[in-house]
Amino acid sequence: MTNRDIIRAFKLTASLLELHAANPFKIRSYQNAALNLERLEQPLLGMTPDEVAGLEGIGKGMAERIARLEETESFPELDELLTQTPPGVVKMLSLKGLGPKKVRTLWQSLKVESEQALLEACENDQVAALKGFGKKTQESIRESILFSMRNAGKLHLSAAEALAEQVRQLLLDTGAVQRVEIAGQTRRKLEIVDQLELLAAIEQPSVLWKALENHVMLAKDESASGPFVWRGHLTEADVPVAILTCRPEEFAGEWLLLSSADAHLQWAAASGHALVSVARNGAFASEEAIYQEAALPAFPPELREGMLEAQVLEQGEVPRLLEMADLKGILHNHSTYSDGKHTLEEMARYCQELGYQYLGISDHSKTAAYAGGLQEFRVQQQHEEIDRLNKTLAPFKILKGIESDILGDGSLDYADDVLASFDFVVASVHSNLGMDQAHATDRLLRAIENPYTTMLGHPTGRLLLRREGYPLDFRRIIDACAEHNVIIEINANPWRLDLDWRWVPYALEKGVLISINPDAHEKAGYADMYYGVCMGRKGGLTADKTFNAWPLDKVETWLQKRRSKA
DNA sequence: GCCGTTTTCGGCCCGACTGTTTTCAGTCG
Repeated sequence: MTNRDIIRAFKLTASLLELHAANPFKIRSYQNAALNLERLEQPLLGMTPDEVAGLEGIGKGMAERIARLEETESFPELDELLTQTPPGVVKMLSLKGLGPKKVRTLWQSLKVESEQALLEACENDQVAALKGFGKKTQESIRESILFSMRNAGKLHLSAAEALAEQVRQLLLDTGAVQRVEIAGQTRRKLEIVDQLELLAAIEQPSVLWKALENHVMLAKDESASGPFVWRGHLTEADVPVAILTCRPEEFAGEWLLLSSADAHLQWAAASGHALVSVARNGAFASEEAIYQEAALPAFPPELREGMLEAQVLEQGEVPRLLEMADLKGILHNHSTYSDGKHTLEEMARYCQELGYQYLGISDHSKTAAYAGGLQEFRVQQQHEEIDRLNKTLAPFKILKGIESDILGDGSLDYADDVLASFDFVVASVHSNLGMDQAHATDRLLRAIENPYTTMLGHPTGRLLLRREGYPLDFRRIIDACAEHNVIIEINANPWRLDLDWRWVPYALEKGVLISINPDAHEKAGYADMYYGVCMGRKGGLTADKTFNAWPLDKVETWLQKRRSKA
């Protein structure tokens, strides 16, 4: 059990207690324990019972529950609550717009015990008739359920890569295959993956199938499988898996085909290149050799989406896409000044250790009270600490930033003189996420027009597989960023990956700079930049158009010039 | 249930917003 698992168990317990109308302060204590554990750096596993009980928000009782969680992955109160609650009702708790109180009403009054039953109740107008509910609430619940059903069994790229690698390892461990590689959506680095695909080079597939029988991780679907293909799902994650096989000499061709969107192959055919038949009918050492034979530039898997191919062909070669090694600094990060886990100094030193030249710290602004957003005097304190640290860390540098909330009317939540005290301002929406396209677009446009806005943070507010972002007129947003010289971030958190990569080409066309920002709330969060780089590559992003791939002096000059205009 | 004490019980993180109300509960970040 990791800290995260324990936090999840406490949050679930709090929700279930609320669902069962328990003492509100008992509920609060679970929430409070979870909240405090979120701020904890060191793993609970391995701490002594006394140390655990000494933590903020953790008393004797919570310490015992943590011990039970580590032993049995649960504890009696949670077990009891779960037996009293139908699984479908527990699932309802994670629907957007539904909290424990509303779920309780639905469960008690309408006797609905599954998402399906709730959906039917919405469609029969039963929900709107309940006290405290209405037409709008009913419609938003209906949409939430449909969203949840659409996304069942899908994975974030981060999870897909980890699981696909596990499957790859277990196939290698059988000793039956010569080579196994990840293919499909995972290899193309799509932000959401609905099937894991792997390709194995093997002369006798039946040997492999034999080795996979009764494997704990894989459940075979006999009717969908065949002599050369294994189909089924992961036992734990309920994700579809396809293991395809080919003869070793066919590997490059099959891998290419399996790692391309249909639109890519169709584009090749439509533009008069026999890519598919070349790949199918010949032994090649590599995918590059196949592209060459088909008289095409060697498209990396990220670009095989049927989107940028024509542009690449016109230019005659694939641009050198952004790589992790190109990044020189890390912007948009949080520290313990707001809701981060590590101190400013820890964040800075770790960033320096990783070999970066600069760190942009941008804690939450004062409106984000839930996240400990910075009042003006805290901004001042942080700037003084940054000045001190910069003296000892030089030539490494901490840039003074803020993640300023974009309020409902599009204004930022500090006075101009405070905004002027930062090296850079990331403007982001965190509240009032349900606006329609016209209002949401106007709101962002106003924030972009603010002369102190350096960078637009996670433009749509989406959480992949969890909630849709608000709708935006992206052309107008990107046009405005071009006009006002505002950078757009690709928020690299695998749950966000926002700006969507499909809009990167238009941003590049308009000359808008992109920044790959991890939105790190702890040191380990820097690693997420990898996913941001994946998204940038899918959109054809290169190092020269990536703000944080610029060296410190160039970044500082750019920021200073921009601020002097403000 | 936890905490901080005025050691034996009272107080507990917060502001905005939405949709429902007709003054506010529930949800969210």
